[in-house]
Amino acid sequence: MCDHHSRDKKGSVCRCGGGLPVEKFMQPCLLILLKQRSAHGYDLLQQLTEFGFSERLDPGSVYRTLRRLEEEGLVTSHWDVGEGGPARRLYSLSDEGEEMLHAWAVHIRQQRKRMDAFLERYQSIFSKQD
Amino acid sequence: MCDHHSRDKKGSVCRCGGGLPVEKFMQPCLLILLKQRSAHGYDLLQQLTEFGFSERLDPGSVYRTLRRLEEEGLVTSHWDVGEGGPARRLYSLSDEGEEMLHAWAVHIRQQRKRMDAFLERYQSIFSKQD
DNA sequence: TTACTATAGGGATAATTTGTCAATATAAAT
DNA sequence: ATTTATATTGACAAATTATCCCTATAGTAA
Repeated sequence: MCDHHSRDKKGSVCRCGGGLPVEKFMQPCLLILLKQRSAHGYDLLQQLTEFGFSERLDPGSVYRTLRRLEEEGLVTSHWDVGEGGPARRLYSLSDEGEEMLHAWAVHIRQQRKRMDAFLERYQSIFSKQD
Repeated sequence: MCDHHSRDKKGSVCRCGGGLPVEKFMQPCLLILLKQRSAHGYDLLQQLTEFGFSERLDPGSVYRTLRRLEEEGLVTSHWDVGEGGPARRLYSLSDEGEEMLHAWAVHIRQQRKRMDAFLERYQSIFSKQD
């Protein structure tokens, strides 16, 4: 989630990283992708790059998030043993999931407002002099 | 951090909450407040409302965050046993802290861009019909 | 037939982070 | 005397994260 800093030698994440944790933000992104069309995990994993997720995003975290969304009733899934390749789980958005998507939109607009408050103050301090 | 949903009976946080964890975002906010002027924890606790933090933000989390920032060398502190009231720890921004503030600004702009990507898609799906 | 790669999914684990609650202390106000 | 505002710290359980590793199927190249 943090590309402007390289990771240090020990492989740990940069210190300002995680302002918005990967898996948390992944949830509304998965919901909105599934609102557009049902899909399986591997497919979603790749679509997530459209929202700024790294191309080498850990697949484990995507599958884990999907399973949690299903536990919460926000998505449903069934096995799809169709043409070619290993069996895949096809996920769809539930009604409850769509409601949650709306709640997320409100939430994210709020967070953006907070970030704007920060950025405006930042610019008013640094842009002029210094 | 989540005001658009009330908490449920058990006192747990609403399910879409925490997209941006309170203490994580608190860090750059504290740094920018200290860039403007040195202050002590209780003072900062109140200034944080300007960034959208709840008026009843748990003081413990603010002090804890300040201590961590000091461990990391981003702020410095010394006891101020001045006029009236209990002794207070006066915090100041270090040079390293100011650098980190710039890194945070980059990071937050990036996150904002991601949120915009989400919100634009959200609107393109829902605003027209539905 | 063997090996490799792409596709697809799952799990285990340790470390961090969070929220919450409680405790301590000083001074001013009632 | 006691309540309120100021000010800081500690402890802890629960949730969350990142990370690494494992399994399995099918098609393709060697």
